[in-house]
Amino acid sequence: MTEHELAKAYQPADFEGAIYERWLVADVFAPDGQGSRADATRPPFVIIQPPPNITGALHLGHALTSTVEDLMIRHARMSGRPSLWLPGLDHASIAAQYVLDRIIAADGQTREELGRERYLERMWEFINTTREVMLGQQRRIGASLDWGRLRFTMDDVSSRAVRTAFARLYRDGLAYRTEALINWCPGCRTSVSDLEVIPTEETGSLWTLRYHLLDASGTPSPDSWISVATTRPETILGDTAVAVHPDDARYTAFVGRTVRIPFVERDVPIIADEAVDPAFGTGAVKITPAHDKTDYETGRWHNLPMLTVLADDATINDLGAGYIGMDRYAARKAIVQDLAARGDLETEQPHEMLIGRCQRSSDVIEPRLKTQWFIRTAPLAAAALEATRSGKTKIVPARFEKVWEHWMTSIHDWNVSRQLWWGHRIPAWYCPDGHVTVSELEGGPAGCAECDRSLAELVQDPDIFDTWFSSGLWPFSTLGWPDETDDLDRFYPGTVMETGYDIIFFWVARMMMMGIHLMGDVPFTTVYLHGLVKDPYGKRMSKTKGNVVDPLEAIAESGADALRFALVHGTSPGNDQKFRSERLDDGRNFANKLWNATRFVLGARPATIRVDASRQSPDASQLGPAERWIRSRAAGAVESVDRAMADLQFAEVTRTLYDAIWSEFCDWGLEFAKVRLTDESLAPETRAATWWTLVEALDTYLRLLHPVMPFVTEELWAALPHAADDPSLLIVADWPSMADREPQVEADVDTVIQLIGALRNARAEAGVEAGEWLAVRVVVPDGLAPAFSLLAPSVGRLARARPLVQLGSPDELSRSAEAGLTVVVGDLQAQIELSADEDSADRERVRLEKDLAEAENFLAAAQARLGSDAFVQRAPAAVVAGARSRAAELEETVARLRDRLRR
RNA sequence: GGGCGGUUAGCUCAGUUGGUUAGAGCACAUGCUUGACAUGCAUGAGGCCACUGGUUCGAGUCCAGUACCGCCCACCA
Repeated sequence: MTEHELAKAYQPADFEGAIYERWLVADVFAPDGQGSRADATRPPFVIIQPPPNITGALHLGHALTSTVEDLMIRHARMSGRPSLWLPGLDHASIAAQYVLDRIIAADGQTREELGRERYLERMWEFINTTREVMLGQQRRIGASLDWGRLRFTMDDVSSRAVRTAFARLYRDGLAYRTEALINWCPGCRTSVSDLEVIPTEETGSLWTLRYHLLDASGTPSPDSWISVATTRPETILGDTAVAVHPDDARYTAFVGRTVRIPFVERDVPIIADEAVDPAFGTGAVKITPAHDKTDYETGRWHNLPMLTVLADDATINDLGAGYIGMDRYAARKAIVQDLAARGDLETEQPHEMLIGRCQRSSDVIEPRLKTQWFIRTAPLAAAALEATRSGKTKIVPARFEKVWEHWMTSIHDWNVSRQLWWGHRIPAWYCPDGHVTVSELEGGPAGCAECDRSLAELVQDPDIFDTWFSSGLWPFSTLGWPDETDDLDRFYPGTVMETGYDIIFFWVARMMMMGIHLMGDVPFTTVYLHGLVKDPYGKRMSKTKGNVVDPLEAIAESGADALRFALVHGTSPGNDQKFRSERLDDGRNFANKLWNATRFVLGARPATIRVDASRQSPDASQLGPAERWIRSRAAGAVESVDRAMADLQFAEVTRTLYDAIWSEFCDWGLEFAKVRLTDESLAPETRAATWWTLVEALDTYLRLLHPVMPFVTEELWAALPHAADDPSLLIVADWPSMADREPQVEADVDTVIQLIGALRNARAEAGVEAGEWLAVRVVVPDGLAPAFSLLAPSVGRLARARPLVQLGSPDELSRSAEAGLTVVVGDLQAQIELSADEDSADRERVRLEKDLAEAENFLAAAQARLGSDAFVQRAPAAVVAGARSRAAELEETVARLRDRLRR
């Protein structure tokens, strides 16, 4: 880039796209790409990203994921580690079907009308249109993914991995097929896992109704009954018992007797079971083993018949007597009416309860019996627990380890069968004799595993896998598993798995369990969980609420760098953030600041340095205190950022850099430098050294900031002079290191900065015109004198002090100005000459008294602390020493101020 | 019913093993077309760090409890 181009104002839209193209062309994203300068002997840094769902657009959560992962991978890349961040997409079976169903519904079509084959063709067409949109959005935010490795959970390699994984689990006794109670979504027409059932608070009804006891003759007695409470009267049709608590005296005589279930006219026993809560309802509960989780357990324990009364579409099936074919809620209404008509409905009262709804369609989930495949999770979870307990895998932030522990210790077997079409078909075949054959072969097994029937006689399971089954294999299926590939050898286990805490069970847990079992090792050594991006009121963003922020719009408005900065700055790991547009402004303004600072530095190049000069280190012998301060502070920033990066404290990274670049480098470094760069009395090599100091600091800051704000830093870095061994792009430049800190120089310059601040403050409070130049006399302690002399021209300019006179002793000061403004910074004193009138003298007195009171308060506190024997004896020596020097400094200030006020 | 998180300036949030005077951005007030930047500069005002107790020489930070807000898990029909 030329100076001419940089002369323009900061406009991210002008260059962000072009910068991404340059990275692509340079092939720097792959761990061994041509542009990579990675040291192949170092352990690779591998990030596992949650592959976004192929449907729908990316939202701010994706943007956050991409940002955090990208900043980690960029840091690793610059640090010289071979770095792998593999892009991918998830086929998202149920979510994708839900979306496609709605699209085809708009054309008046249904899944059933299309049929499996045409529906799947339609799905492929659909995802071919969404795929590029999704990937384009990731690029727009700057994600430096290794695009050559793009993977999809439905591609051939993934399919083979799924079949192989399942076959392994089956052979290891960890996959089994059985009839069990599952969560049925009548809307999606499939079973869903426990995690996909969302408990929703709702006000329903609690009905109390009567089941009549059979008398000696075996007919229901009109006068004796047992009352039971239910929220789902339609399940009466499937009742096979009534249960009471064994210790419930009210019902002791009832146990063992028989009641008749109305409508279906079924006679069922009254049983005793500990699971019944005597305090709830009537203390007697109807048992519907096929449609309720608790009842199912009770039914199994007591060997009760399990009668399924609901069809797939949640209508009453042919066991439903007079209600056959009715929708579940129509049947409920009718049954309540009919009970009332019979005089068997005692009460109906409103009831607060939790209803399980489908995460996808929001339909009320019905528990029901189905024959399906399950993964035996107990042994897998035990191994996953061992991995986190031993520290082999670390969870950040650590508090999620408790959540992890709890879930892993109370985990149920995982129902993986889905009655959907879009996904991986379960590779299980059934023979007419009831034998089961599981095969990882693409074309299926040769024949039945247990008898001599051929493949042609077998029927494959029509179901597909839960979409998370294939996602769970992601860390190794993407590296070529089950083949023993070089990639697996090199990049497994991954380094950091990064995602939102909301999918810790869905995805992280499954990857851990599958990885450990199938690979024999954890899939990643660190789990980094970020929080959720909420709207400004703390609500979850959702399309239905209409409160979503489109990342692309934010980028168009403020630039990708601003969005990235906004998503990271001021946040902390695992904590949610409220997102408002003001945060984007912060990021954009910061980028703008950096842009203009660079513009200034380039424009301030001394004439003795050629425009195309290659990068030089500043000549150490020519450096003044300001230059040494700039270098030391930059070195300090490197230290801080390194520490924060190592701790995965990314907000600390942005905070450090924001302060260092804005409040130190720009506010003071550049301001000091302006004076030296234009001081014709200085030797050309001195001015050159100042300029090279600025270039060095800027170069360092651009490198440090690059992982967070890659576009603007890349653009600006291109405009700086470069060393011969610099690569052509910042993205693969070396992570910076800086020479040692200089604490004494930092302290000296900081004191001078404080003095300038105090002078400005005094002027402002005295109502001095901002542009007015006033004479200032200073008394500088001996230790500071050499540095101060060199900085004096800058002090003069920044504090509008002219002339600025250094006095030999405080005595000169006191005599020389009666009505001036006095400023005291420790043992540094200054006096601003100001023509006196009575008002201003009073104002000055008030100001000094205020300063004095403040100093006295602090001094009193410090002395009180030092006066305590307990403190002096028990506190660490360094703390006591610090308090002493602090008190001494305050004493000095107080004495000076008192002295001044006496006059 | 269990568990976790939050509570710090008007708003949004930092505050890393307890240690000088608790910080930032935005908003606010006042003044600035100072030759990088008004997406800016300078100065300022604004906090019983939710509450109660404890440990300690010393607590925003550690412990116990309370209150409110949010989230996760859970088979009261």
